[in-house]
Amino acid sequence: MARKPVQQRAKATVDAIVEAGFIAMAERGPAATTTRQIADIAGVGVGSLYEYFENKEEIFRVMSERFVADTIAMIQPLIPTIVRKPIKEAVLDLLGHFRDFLQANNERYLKCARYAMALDFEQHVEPLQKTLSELVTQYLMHHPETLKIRNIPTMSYIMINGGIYSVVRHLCDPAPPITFDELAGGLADMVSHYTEREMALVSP
Amino acid sequence: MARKPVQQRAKATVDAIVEAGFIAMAERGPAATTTRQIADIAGVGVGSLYEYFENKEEIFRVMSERFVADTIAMIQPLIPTIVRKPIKEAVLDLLGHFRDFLQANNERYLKCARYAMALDFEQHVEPLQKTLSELVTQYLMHHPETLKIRNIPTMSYIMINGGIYSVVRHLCDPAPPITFDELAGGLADMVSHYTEREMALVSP
DNA sequence: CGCTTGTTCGGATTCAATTCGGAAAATTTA
DNA sequence: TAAATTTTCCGAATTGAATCCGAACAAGCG
Repeated sequence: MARKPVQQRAKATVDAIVEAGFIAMAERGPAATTTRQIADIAGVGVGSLYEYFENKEEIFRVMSERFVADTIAMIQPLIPTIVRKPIKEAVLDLLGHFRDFLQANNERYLKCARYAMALDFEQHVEPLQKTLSELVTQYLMHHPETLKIRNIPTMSYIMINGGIYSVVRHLCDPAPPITFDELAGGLADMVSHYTEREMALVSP
Repeated sequence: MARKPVQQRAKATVDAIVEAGFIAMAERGPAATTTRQIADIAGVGVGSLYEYFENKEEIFRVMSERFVADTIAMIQPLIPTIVRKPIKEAVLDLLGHFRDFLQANNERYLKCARYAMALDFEQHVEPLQKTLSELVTQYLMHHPETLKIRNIPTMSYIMINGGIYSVVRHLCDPAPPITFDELAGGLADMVSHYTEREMALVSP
């Protein structure tokens, strides 16, 4: 950000610009959105964009940050109830909320997720990964019998990355080969079967 | 492609342009490569780019297509040996080859994969998904006992998408939280545990 | 060799991103 | 409240990359 907004008025324009960025991106995709469009939607002169953002990229960056922050804010309050559920139900619950979240507001965040994964994807989603890792940790602590499972960090990595990607990919696909419920059920089975098999192996 | 090359000379230019695209993209990433750079590396005038490509995007599109075609060409000959191996070995084998392939030529294809997944990812990688689905089908036919597993299409979808993404993501990450071998082993365990557990459930 | 068709090129054009300097609004100071 | 100062806003001008275009050059062909 080139300059910090100090007056209330300026904070409002910054918000309007970011909001306009979401609208423009949802309409035409990130590649096709121009600074002029964003400015017009925001009801602001083009020059104003550069008062608070270094360049167009930074607008997208802030949008991604807001998206990740909102995702975390969506997940955090779910944690206490999720960690008390059986594994399969827990996964289904989380995925259902995630889908609803991505599809809200004309799929605003779904489009954002698609873009966020494209460039510098490690930078932006890292806090989200951390939150999900914490969710896994808390889950394990509420189910002590699962602590015997080997390779927990590896499995977290796979399920978090693979899960997020599969879901985003599926929701973006206009003609997916399977339904969302099948996908969610499959991911839940994948996790539950893995844990069951691991526990059987470790303590026969 | 605006026009088809008919003479040998023209085919060579098209090849040089695509090749230059790979080199430029590997050097600076897709966003930072300009038409001028591609033309210079190819030893060709800027105008020549537009004889055979509608625009810069199309150069990237052709690159993605070549990448996917090469990936398939890499996997096809592996199928006969892979389908005869135990599941865990089979997955490890496939992932090892995939990693080597992505990292060859100064990670040319790894960078390409990252880009291919960004825009229109369903279009480009679809043939690859089909090939991998066939691999799964053939594998199942060589191991008739696994045919009892439920939700095979769903599980293919998850493992193919989640697996490709996890691997690409991991290889792009300069400081990954786990090693590649851990990731590969984890994916192999995920698949094998799932099949084992499913088979135990279906025929106890 | 003339003729036609295919190919190459780089300057000219177009269009979006970014800059900049001054006007308007808000805030502070006296 | 009025002047001074700071903050905000703007849109015409600049910049640079993408794309177009028509002349010049090569290849095939009778």
